[in-house]
Amino acid sequence: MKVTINDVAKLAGVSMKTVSRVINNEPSVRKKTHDIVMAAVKELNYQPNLAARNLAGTSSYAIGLVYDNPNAYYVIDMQNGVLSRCRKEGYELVIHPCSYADSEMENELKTMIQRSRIAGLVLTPPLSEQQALIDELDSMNMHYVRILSGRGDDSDNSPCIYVNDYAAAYEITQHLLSLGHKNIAFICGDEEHKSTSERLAGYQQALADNGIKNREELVYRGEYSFESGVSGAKELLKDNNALQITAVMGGNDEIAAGALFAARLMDISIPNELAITGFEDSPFSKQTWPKLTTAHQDNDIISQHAARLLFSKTRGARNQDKDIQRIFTPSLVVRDSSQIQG
Amino acid sequence: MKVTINDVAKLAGVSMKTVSRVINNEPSVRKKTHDIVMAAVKELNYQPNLAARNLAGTSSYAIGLVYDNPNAYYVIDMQNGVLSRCRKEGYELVIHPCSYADSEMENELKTMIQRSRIAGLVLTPPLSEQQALIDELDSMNMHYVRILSGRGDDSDNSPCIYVNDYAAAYEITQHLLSLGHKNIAFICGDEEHKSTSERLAGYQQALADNGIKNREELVYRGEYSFESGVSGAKELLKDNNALQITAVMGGNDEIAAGALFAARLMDISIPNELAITGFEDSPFSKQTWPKLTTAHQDNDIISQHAARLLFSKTRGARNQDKDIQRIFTPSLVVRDSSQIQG
DNA sequence: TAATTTGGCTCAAACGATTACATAACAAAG
DNA sequence: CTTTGTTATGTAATCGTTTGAGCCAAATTA
Repeated sequence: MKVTINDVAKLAGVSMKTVSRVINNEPSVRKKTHDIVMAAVKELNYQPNLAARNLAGTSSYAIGLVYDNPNAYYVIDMQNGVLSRCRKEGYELVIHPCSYADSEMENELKTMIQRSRIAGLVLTPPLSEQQALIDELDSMNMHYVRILSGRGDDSDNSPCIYVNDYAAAYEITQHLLSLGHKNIAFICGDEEHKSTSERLAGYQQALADNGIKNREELVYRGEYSFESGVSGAKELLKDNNALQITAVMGGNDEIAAGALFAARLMDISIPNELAITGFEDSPFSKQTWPKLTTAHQDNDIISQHAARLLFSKTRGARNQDKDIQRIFTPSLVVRDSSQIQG
Repeated sequence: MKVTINDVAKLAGVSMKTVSRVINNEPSVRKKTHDIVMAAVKELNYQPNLAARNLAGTSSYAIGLVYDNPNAYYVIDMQNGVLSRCRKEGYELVIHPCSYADSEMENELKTMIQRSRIAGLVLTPPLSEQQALIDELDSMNMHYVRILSGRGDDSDNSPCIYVNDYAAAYEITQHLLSLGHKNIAFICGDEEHKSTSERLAGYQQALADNGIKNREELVYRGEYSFESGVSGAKELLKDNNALQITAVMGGNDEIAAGALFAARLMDISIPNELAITGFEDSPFSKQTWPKLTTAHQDNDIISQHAARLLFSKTRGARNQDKDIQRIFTPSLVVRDSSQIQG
């Protein structure tokens, strides 16, 4: 029933150590021996026992994905991306949702690391932005890769995947400006998230570059939720004679969907009277009425890259320094909520 | 740094086997000894090494969650529910998304089971409905708990959590009938999913019980997707002079959202001219315009229950027979898409 | 009281891999 | 034809738990 390394060794007529070498792609194995062993592996359908490897080896065969994100689509994309690389490399994935508001969070994480002998961690925002957590991991000498909002940081030599929200927000704003909008409002997400300040900064810079004054009254500070989009839009548009807003940028798609909802409540026609844009290109941004103009972010690829980076840190020590940081820039997707489509 | 069972044993002044007994709640440990050991565990912050337990023990400390479901919200709910129980019981969760259309699926699953020495599996629809897979697992003597659509099955003594889609669909239909609707259309989800036939049957029975003839032309066979909802509604409503449809039931919320979209395209006012209902109560059903009437299904609780059931099968053999099956019935949530709210 | 069961605990052998160390084979070089 | 240095392979200890056999004393039975 269960095949062990010894069974393979016996069938191949070598020692189990040699099988181990072949399995782990270690050098110093003759081509011929390698082939014989692989044939035996295949014949017996041998699967190395993870528990045994973890126990015996110095580095384990499991990595963790840590997140505190209410967006199910985002989480699933991250999981799938990381998981697909894990399968390729023979790793196991331990998912670890947690609440970063929870004081027990760090302890829970430590417990998890200890129990599962995690080889490394993929950290997603907003956890990836918490310096206290990073310091903690550093002091434990724990490998990790962070996914975070930003434009790169030369002073930081830890492995990071940056999502250039700044540039994406700049592009969206530019898009609206090119359509003739002058008074563009912005509904922010959670203040603590780095993406919020990055997106806001991109918006502000685009305005500035086009000689348009930033007006604080056009910025609503909310959080990344549908409800926040509703109340933000209501607040901004309730007396629009004064502000003359013709476009609202949502901090993410949920906010934009909320704004859409509010506009409907207030009988404002989209995009004729008001343009609305989102961020992230969640699946439902194609399901709203009208469909949302947004910035597409390739979470699947981002997370795959994160996992790859982590593995390179974990195992072989080659070319670690190179390619340690990478920046992905979400790309503008124009749909119906900003302009009537041809 | 890393605390082992031996450290605990030394501190407590007992053998490591005794510590093991305490940890695993085995009998034959004096209360006093138990307390001493637990104190030592606490003092050292001892965490049993999962790899070692898995390796040494007969049953491992990991269960798998297998799913093939495009609905991110559903998957996340399932994960969180199962995970919360896993944490309580000290188990690890291995998530296994897969495609049931994929011919390699069964092999991949087997590989996963073998590699991780999984103690049991939680199967979600539509995988839980595949007899071939079940037979395979049975022949491997693998523990599993299925979550599936249905009303219970006395002839089946395998552990199942049923979701009574039939009753929920019946209730939704009744709701529409009580509002005076006579010509109620139904847009089905994927034909292969049991939930599709269950929901359809509930709808049909409610009609029959109210003396209304089932008309096949009011039933659209689609799949569980937004696009299907759009095309289904278009098809059903394109020449509504003949059919006189006043209500459309979507097989799930995505279909309903699609129907909403189509209605908008066709300039049909919801709920005034047409009522629309969904199923599952996904988060976005509160974010559509108008908000969707739907059936709420408590996935978090369902998945927790599934995990609990699995654990009871895996470890202690007490009261296994009792409570092996359980039925959850989704409950009607009336929102704006079926009637104007007071 | 002697004989037997039982509770409470210890000891050593797995579990299935990796790791460090030791050895064998086979060149090329002296 | 030995020496030296690689390259290829094998051996034994180890990882941290569980498991099963076995021991001792207390409790029960005859």
